[in-house]
Amino acid sequence: MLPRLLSIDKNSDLNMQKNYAPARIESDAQAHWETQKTFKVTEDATREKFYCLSMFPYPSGKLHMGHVRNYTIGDVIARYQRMLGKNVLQPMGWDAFGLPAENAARKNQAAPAAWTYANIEYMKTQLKRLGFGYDWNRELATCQPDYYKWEQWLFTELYSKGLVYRKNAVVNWDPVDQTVLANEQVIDGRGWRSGALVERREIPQWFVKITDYADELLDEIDNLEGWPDQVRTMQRNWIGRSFGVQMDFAVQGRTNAAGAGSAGAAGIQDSDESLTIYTTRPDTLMGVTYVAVAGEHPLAVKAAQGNAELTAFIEECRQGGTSEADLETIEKKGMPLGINAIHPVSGEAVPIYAANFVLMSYGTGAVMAVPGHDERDHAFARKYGIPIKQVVHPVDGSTVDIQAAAYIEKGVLKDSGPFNDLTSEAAFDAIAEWLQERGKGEKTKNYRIRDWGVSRQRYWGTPIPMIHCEQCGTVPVPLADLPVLLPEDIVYDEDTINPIKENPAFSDCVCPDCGGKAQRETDTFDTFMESSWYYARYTCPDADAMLDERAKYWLPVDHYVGGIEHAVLHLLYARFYHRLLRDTGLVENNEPFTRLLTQGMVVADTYYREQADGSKHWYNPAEVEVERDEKGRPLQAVLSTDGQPVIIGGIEKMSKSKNNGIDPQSLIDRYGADTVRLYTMFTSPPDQSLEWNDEGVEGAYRFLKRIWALADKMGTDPDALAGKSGSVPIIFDERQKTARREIHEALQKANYDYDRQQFNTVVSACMTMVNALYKLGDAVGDQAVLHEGLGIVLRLLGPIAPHISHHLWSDLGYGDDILNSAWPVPDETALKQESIQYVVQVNGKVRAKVQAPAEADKAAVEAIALANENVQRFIGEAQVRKVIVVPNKLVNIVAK
RNA sequence: GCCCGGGUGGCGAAAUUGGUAGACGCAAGAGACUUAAAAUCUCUCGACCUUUGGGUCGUGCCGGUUCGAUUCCGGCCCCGGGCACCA
Repeated sequence: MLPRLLSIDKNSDLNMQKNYAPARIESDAQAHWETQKTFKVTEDATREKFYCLSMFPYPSGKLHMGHVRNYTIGDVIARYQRMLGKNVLQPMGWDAFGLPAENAARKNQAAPAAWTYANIEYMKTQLKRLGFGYDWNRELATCQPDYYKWEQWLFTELYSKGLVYRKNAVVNWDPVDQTVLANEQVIDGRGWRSGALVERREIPQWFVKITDYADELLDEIDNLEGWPDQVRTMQRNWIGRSFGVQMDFAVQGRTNAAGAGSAGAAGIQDSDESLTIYTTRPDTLMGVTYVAVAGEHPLAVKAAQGNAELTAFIEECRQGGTSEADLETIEKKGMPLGINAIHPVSGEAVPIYAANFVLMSYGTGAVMAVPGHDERDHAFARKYGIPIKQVVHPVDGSTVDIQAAAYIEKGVLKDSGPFNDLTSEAAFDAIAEWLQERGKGEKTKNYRIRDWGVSRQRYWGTPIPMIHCEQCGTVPVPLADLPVLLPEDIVYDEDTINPIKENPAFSDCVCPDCGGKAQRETDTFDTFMESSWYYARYTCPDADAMLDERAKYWLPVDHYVGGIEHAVLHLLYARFYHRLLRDTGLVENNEPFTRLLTQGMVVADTYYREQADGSKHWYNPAEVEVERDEKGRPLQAVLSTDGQPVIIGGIEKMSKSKNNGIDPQSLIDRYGADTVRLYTMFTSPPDQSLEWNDEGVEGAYRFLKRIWALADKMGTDPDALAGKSGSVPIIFDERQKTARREIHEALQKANYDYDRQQFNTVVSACMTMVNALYKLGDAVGDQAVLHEGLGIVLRLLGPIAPHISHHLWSDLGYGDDILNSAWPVPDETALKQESIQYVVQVNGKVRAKVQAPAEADKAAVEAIALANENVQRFIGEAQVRKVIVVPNKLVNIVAK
């Protein structure tokens, strides 16, 4: 089976044979895959399918290291599955809508579309240069009308099913630029361009009812066995189903105005209003000493009428960002409204406060506060001198100082009127029933997850296919009129905020129902809408429907790879969307992704100098030299150009803002794609963060050169390569047997690690093999082991460093195309050992290593261990109490 | 603030998941080859002690369970990710 090998004249192209020249090998291999259409796939009912997907990139300009890592992991899995014989689909496309295109357009005065398409073109050449095995026939970009048309269609379908609605929601408002800001554009509470203090403002927005699917999305997390526990836990917490009690507090008009100022408060009268709150701790109800409402709450708004101080406070509450992190970390402030809530059980009046940490859009915009048993309420009560009551006591009867700190554990109720001496658990039900009987409240299931707000007040996105007609109200755009095209040939300059807002050419339209004048919705979709179903569209990218029958062959995705930062939002929206597709009859299963690998971030050192204005100027690691002591600890870092020190800013995710990115392209140009792929796979396991290190890349390159040299070391004797000495099978000597055992043990390890996707140790196993092969010489037996071993190494490395593996495999005559070769399995006879090493411990400490025959039983192993001189020395005068023998591993002698 | 991870030599890591801590690689040191350098090859490489046989300590910190703990349990410290309009 070695015709090609025999025909090679090793001296004919000496340079190429002697030196590893990745550029040429890689372009040859890529040309081979291209002309053979190696990665083009179609549905084939006779073969097991495998759909391997990596999260598609945002076309930001060029690939970054995170992309390289993500796509290498995906490609390794895809190629491995292919070599196992499956019909593998691995597509690629572009998450093309988004804010950066608008920013770039503003800066470069070019249309976002042109910028995006240019980036796609360049990044595609980079992906090809890395040798990823994609079926490019299925490429898609989410900004293409034939893609977003179907998303618009689905939205109108959801509207007709009542799964879509419009309501007011809070946004970040820049009062100077008169525009909505993304959270990213709010820096320290100010607009990024104007520097103005950001305000919270409510505007009408479209929502999709993900809460209708909350139970299903939560319950089926249990079935996602191929997902990391970390992600499953995060999603469970995100959905955050809780069981609690919703109850009403009657509102009593003004009584005491303590601290509420004086002016104008007299206008408020007794009312029969009430406010509704939700709590997961009804057992603490008797400890309520105040109630807090959002600044926008009708009660607060009403109380503020004519009250300048309260009006000013409510105004202050509107300032700052809308993100949860902002709201939770701001200084908690409040102001009494001068009205009281009536405790539903005790009838006691407790003050109602407006508070800056209560948001109108979350829950009911009002919370009951129990300072004794909630940390935040406790801090607030201390600040405003509100009483702190203890109503829950530890079960063990111990006492706690409730004035010093909140007691948040469950326990036994005291000072709770009719509920005294009940446990928290019993009180939950008792209080709920008490309220229910009196029509004041009921047990409720609540979710932390909120409906998905999909409106964005931006240009570069999918137009929301809705029309506002004065006669007919809101009317969805009918399928025949889809897609609602986003105009791409628009003018963009520094002052452009949004070319489709206040643009009659876009917004003026005719009502599909009455034919009268109407206005288009000018908001666009959240880009998560596009990324929530792209995996399905890849199966039938040219379908004249959202999806066709092909989706049923390929879905679900068997393996999905992407960043851990998508653990909740993207992955939850995609799970939700898949169910929407299912309930529209487009897919047949419940979950989109069977197995998930969340890859860690690529991180690197950061360096900066403080500027005069207090800001930081970040220097790229390539511009900095680090001085180290003899142990390699960094002493200081200096800028190469001026030799002056820079501050070492610690290790952070590679990013533009910290300027600590390493451009993959320069590494590919210098070392080739295989080295970059190998390095990223070897340095860290896929799910951990990867710390960048230039010398490590050099090491990966060195390893590939060693393999290249090994190929050169292999002779051409056809008998040796066939495992024969003349016509007789080779009898291996001890040294050769040892080499074979090392190789097959490493193979066993590599296969185990391929299966659990720990690719760094797959590479380690390959290195171990190569080290063993380097010890072999020219003897016939050595050559046979070398030939066998290198064949194994090439196939193990095939998915990781595909170009060199492809080249050597065919060049050395192992076969035609390595992708079509059989995956290697360990040879049992090579693994067999006559004697086994046991570690002998005395009282848990290693004291000796002994050899025992492989067939020795426990008693025999024990005897051999006890016979050891060092073991006897440590037993000394003590009595042997117990001997533990772990087969094939260890003996522990317990002596006292 | 809340939720989720992580912490092992000078560095990245490994330990088939309760059984030899540090595989594999980087950096460093020594040697071989070379006129020389680079490249390549070989060896050493956790800390401390040592009579050179070996011994003691060591996986962020404190405690516990166990014949035996990087691994399990309780408490703490530090670092990172996500927090709904970055993608």
